[in-house]
Amino acid sequence: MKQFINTDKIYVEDLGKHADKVVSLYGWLYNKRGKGKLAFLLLRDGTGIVQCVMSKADVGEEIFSRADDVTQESAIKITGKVNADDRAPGGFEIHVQNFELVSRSEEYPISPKEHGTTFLMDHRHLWLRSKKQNAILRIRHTIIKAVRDFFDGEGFTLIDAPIFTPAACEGTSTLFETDYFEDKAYLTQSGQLYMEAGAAAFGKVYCFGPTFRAEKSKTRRHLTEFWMVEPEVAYMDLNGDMELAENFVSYIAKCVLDKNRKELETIERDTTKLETIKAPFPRLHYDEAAEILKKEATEFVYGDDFGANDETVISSQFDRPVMVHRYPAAVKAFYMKEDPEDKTRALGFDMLASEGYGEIIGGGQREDNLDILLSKIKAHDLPEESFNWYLDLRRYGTVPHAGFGLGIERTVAWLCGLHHVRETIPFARLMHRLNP
RNA sequence: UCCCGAGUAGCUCAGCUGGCAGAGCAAGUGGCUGUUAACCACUGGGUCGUAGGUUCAAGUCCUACCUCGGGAGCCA
Repeated sequence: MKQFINTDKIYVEDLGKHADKVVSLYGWLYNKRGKGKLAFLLLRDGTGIVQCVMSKADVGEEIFSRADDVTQESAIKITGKVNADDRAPGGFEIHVQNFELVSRSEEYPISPKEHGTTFLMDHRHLWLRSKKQNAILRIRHTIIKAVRDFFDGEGFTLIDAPIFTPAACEGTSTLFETDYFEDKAYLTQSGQLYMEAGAAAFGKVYCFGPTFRAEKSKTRRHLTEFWMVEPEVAYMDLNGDMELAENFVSYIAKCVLDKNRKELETIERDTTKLETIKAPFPRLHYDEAAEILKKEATEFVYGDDFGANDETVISSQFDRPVMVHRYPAAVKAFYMKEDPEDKTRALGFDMLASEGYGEIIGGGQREDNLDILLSKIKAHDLPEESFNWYLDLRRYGTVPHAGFGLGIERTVAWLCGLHHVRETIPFARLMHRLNP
């Protein structure tokens, strides 16, 4: 890569290529340990952390005291020889020849000891520098790239959905309202309806962007702003949809295992749990899932949607994600196609991640019949005029079509084995958090 | 919206039946040539969330409020 400021700069992740050579590293002081006339400086540059060993005998009094005085997270430049050494974390260490202070850090709020989550979230802009958060967001990067690579590789066209929308897509959830000149606009809670238009125009499409829910949810699985990928395919039914979903999720898991071994180790993820994420995934009819819940004696009431505990019980029966399909139509959205074999059922499915992580995908086949869709809009008490353009899709060459939405943060939390989704996005937006 | 829980040093927390405000880490000073969240010694650091009440005496008991955390519902 071209270096615009420093022609001699190399990165920690490339140290192996420079064994026994003298190099310059630019970064920040992660931590230091003094030992009298010997000092250990941990330099962090965003690609990794390397231990730099400096002895007073080698560098002299002036450089040594300059380095000895430096504070945590000060910006520093270190020049020295790259040595392989088993005692060094990472396998390589630098024998310091020169040390330069680029800028001194004030007292850094995040010490190497323990902190509470509130404090760390208040300092999220600095917390990103720590090892674990760095690893998580690198895995997020892999997942997002895998999402794009998968659909691009399958011949999908990226069609971006608008973020300002005129009304509720699904009616039920609370929307964030904003002024739009003389009018009101709402932040999108799903791009799906627009993807249905896209599917009729391009055959296979997906959108990937932020989504907003104004629900007052305070749980480890909820953000008010989260990222969702939503594919939609014309001439595809529920079975095709589930096959797409399981191949998609398997691909993502494989990419993370292929590219992020080091990061998974940093966050102490049990990777055997990831090795099993391979299509095909078990598929359960709603009634079969209900049967499991009956056997396990949960408080589940037949006909209802599954609660958080129900999802955990169902998914704990399997070593990989499970797809539950044909929910009662009454608990699902108006646009879901009804099962021609049982009109009380919707041709929708949820994918429940393993290890109790709950729903990561919701999707299904869409209602493609104009009259049935009209009656559902009426039955759900939705304003018909707002859906005129959507109904047009049923007037002008309607076809069976299906799609789904996958929540990125829940997927990251699951693959990383994290307790809470707030660490899976650089700057989380929660009910009680709008800063930093 | 509902149900729990918590607010004490910069951070993480302890503080018993009401009786002088504590520890570890961080910061500062000194020491140490192989440290792995280094270690050892010393130093500084407090409106106990806010308001009111009970009491000779409140961090501690009571009431209200504020803020935050966990969970439910809803969802991805």
